Amino acid sequence: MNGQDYWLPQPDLDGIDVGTVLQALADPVRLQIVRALDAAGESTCTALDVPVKASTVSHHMRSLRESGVVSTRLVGNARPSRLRRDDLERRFPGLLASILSATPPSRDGGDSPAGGPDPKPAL
Amino acid sequence: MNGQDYWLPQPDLDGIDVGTVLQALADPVRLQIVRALDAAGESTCTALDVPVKASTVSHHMRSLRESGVVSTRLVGNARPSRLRRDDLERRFPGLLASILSATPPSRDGGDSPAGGPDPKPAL
DNA sequence: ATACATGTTCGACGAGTATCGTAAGAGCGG
DNA sequence: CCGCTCTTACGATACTCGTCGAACATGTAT
Repeated sequence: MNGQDYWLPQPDLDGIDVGTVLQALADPVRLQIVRALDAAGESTCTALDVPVKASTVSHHMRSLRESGVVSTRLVGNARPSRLRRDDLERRFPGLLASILSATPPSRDGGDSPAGGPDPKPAL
Repeated sequence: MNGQDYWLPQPDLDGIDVGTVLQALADPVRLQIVRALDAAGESTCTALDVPVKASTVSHHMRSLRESGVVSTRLVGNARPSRLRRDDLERRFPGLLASILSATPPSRDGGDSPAGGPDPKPAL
């Protein structure tokens, strides 16, 4: 009814640290959550299709919020979250875009054998 | 000295995974190494000013190499490494730049995004 | 060749954290 | 009112990984 939204506490724009953001984005599940939020625009914990339990999703969402990656809105009983696109773009121009555009959701066999034989020392 | 360089094995351009790169960059020490390499252009393990032992630096350098962030050259007994700028820029345009330009080594407290003494990426 | 320097590898230890199950709080609908 | 759903908080467990010391390999200098 009214346009007034309540939000969960989140770091200020200048309080967003690149190291913290990288740590938040380093986890595969959290990165998957970020990609899902990018596609959906906004989503709640239970609506996300991730291979972990709801309590774990909530835990990850908290990490993402405290690191400054997402904003969480308080609407009734639900807590829909969304990416802080503008803030991240202002703080780290091009970072989120390059991450999201890279390797779109490909879930089939695609784990890079970092320890395996590397056939091409190019350059 | 000869013009022929030998390199340690490293992943192919298409084999670089954004998640793996983010994991590599998530560690504070590794991020510090990356910033040092950005400033120096090329450096060996012992020449880097990082608060960990040499064996740990070697360990981190291996992670960075296997994730596709750095290239390591074989010259005599030394192993100078450098950032794979071109490859990373081609694979994830804007990613490395946004990370490196954000919050330079804040050793003197606070971040000075502009007007730094020598933000000079030579190479 | 011997000695030294530079890097790497290995085993071990400890801190951090990802995951789960359960319980509790808060709003919505019957 | 009572139940149902969504979400978070807490405790417990297991695992990843960052760190170190020591040993080893390799190339350089004396």
